[in-house]
Amino acid sequence: MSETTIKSYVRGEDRTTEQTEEREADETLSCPECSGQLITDEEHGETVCTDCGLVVEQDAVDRGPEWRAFDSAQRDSKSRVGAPTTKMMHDKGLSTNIGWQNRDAYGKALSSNQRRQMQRLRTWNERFRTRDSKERNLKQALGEIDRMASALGLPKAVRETASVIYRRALDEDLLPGRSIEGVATASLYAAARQMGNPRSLDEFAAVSRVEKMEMTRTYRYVVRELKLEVQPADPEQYVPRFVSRLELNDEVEREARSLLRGAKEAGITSGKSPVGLAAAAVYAAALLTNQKVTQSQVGDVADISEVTIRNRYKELLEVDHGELFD
DNA sequence: ATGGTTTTTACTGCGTC
DNA sequence: GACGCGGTAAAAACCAT
Repeated sequence: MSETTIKSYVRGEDRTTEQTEEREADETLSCPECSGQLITDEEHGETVCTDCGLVVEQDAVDRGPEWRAFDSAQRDSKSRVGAPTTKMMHDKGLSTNIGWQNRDAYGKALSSNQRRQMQRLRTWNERFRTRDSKERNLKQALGEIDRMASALGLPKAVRETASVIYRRALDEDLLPGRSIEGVATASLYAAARQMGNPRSLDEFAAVSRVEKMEMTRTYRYVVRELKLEVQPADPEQYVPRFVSRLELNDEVEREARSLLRGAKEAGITSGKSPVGLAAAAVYAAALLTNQKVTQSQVGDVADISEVTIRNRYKELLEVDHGELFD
């Protein structure tokens, strides 16, 4: 049986909402690696961690105009934008439609030459219009991807990968019948895993506007249609985040990683939830290094039940002891 | 749709602070 | 007595067939 790739978990409403708020509050402000404070350097367009110097975000967009105006008259003459468009219409009311009746404004039939010309106009109009609609679609999706990525503390490279995946989905006409948000979420989920920075489905569900069921459906669909190569998440990839959220030190992280390697060697990881494995490894590592964490604390940050942690960590320790006698 | 595997829920007993 | 931990049984969820 293959490694678990998709799981959904049912749990109490109160716990879920409570955690969501906590998570969003500290992840938008702190460094994903060391939890240090982030500062934004406007001039260089970078967001940098004050503790470890990690550049979390670079090439940020300066959304101001590229011109300068010193009084209102100059502003009027230099500004190139007009009244806001409406989002109520799918094309913001800006596209052109060409009637299908081959008649002119007076209702008279067109000559065959004119008809041919109109046909050509219709063709090209349609081409530009669909292209524009794809652009708009893309823009909205990229905004959504950006929003979720920053809520989850995912680096720029992941967003770029996600946008590439989304573009491909769009080009291959995978969108009809599916929501933009759903495909955007699926793209980001896949990208995060491809880039070795996975987030669990529960974490995505917390920041996405899409229900988990649609997420998994869409994700599967996109992966299959695009033939994306997404290898099962490596449990080790979850370790640093759990360790930092539990405020444990590097020693625990190293120990947890080595436990996971041992488990992988012993082949007891197949079919098990990577998140559960990582959580159990962190718990076991904390015990081994004499640091106090409870199973429920680990379970909370990892969104895993205590029973699963118990089962996994028991197996991890068995492997550890077994190796001594090998 | 079904069956096999994994995870969760719920409940219990034991030891410790 | 509350808490952390370990175990079990049954239910639910997931995935492949």
